[in-house]
Amino acid sequence: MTPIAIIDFETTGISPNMGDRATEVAIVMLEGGQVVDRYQSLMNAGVRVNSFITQLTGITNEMVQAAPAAEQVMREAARFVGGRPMVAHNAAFDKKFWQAELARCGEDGAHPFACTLLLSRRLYPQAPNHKLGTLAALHHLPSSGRAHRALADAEMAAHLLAQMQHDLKTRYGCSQADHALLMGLQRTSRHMVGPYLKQRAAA
DNA sequence: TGCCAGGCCCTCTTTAGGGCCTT
Repeated sequence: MTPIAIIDFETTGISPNMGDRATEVAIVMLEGGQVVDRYQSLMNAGVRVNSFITQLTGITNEMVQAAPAAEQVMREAARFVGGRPMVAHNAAFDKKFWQAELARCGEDGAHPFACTLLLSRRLYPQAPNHKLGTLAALHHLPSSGRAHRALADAEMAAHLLAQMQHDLKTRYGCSQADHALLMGLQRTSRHMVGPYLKQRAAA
């Protein structure tokens, strides 16, 4: 099965269109339900980190200023991902930073992104909410570091994805819980999840 | 000066509004 690249960005804000930039990126490779490789780096995009972000993430201006240039980090990250399909929690957010930061260094960010937030809303509608930390606690997933740091959050999202793949196989009989199935599932309306998984399990 | 995202999803909807989720 093709490895899936799970990505998480820490940034200066929520919108690259409003001038926000990435400060840290982490990518973990998930294969056969196991994390098999990792990439993580702070990055210096030449912007200041405000106090709210420092309080949220622990990332300071000193840390960012000492980090390698954003272009260098993003090129390394793109090489690490290669042509593999990608996943993020609330992928709309990470996808726009992935594309915006890669566009700045002339790289193509046109990867298919699946979203553990959308998948969670379909697979775990009973969850009290669909924040990454809540879902990790709900499923008793391992924690590997401070929340709101890129590598810890990427690993948490990878563990959540592995849990989803496990549930798709054991609860719904989907033997190939691959990226194509995930993309189909997240495009499926909440009311059609059962029929969709039944059809995929029979395929 | 004050404000600024955006895609998804639910419902007291669909000729719309507001909450969730990410930093």
